[in-house]
Amino acid sequence: IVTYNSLVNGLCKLNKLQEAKELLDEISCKHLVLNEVTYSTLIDAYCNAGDINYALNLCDEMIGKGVLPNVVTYTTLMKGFCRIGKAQKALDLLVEMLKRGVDPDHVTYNTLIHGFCQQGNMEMAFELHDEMSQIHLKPTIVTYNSLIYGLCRIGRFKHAKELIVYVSQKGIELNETTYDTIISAHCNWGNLDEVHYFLDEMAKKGILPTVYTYTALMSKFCKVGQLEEAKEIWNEMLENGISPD
RNA sequence: CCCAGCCAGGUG
Repeated sequence: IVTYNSLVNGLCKLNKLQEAKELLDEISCKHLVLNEVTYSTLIDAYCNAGDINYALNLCDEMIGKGVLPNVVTYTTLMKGFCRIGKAQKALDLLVEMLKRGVDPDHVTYNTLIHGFCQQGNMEMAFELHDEMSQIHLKPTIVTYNSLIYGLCRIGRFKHAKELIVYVSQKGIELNETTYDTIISAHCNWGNLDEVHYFLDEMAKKGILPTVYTYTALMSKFCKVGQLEEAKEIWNEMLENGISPD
């Protein structure tokens, strides 16, 4: 079944859901039993395809067959709800999983926090962050990247910057996503000084933006007619030994 | 440590 799970996952990732379904029949013919990994894989695929209802049906189906949803299954469903802007529904699932005796992990919380950040509900996002600490799940850089993203989206740059300092002081390494998040946001809001400030900070830490990041920056500058800024980014990219694609 | 789940971004 492990081998089949890999195949199912491969088909799902290629959006070949129909072929994945056919593979399920083949599995049944061989008298192998779908397990929670198979179901979680399928649930993720249908959520990504925008069919959360079918995903929920699959969840009921597995329960009916005595295959219990685990932390990954629930987290996957939560991600599905968050994707369509229903973070509150995702939060309801947290209650349900606890009722069923399944413990959330750091990915579960990161998923929920990201969902609320997307909706601009930073109060709830930070509340969940506090809650995860209380139950001894350590927030990771992914957690903080989501929070920083949420703050930037609503223009709370000062708070975002303070959070970055706080994260560094906790000994958590900032990564490329952290910088990309805050740099892109400042760029969108036209805060050029901050764009350069964080590009410098990034360089100091030895983290190089990718050609993708540079292109995003140049594109935005070009769109608002800041051609000289775009040119500056271009030069900076070449100086850092990054080749245009 | 094994098959599934979490963060940002471009050439509309």
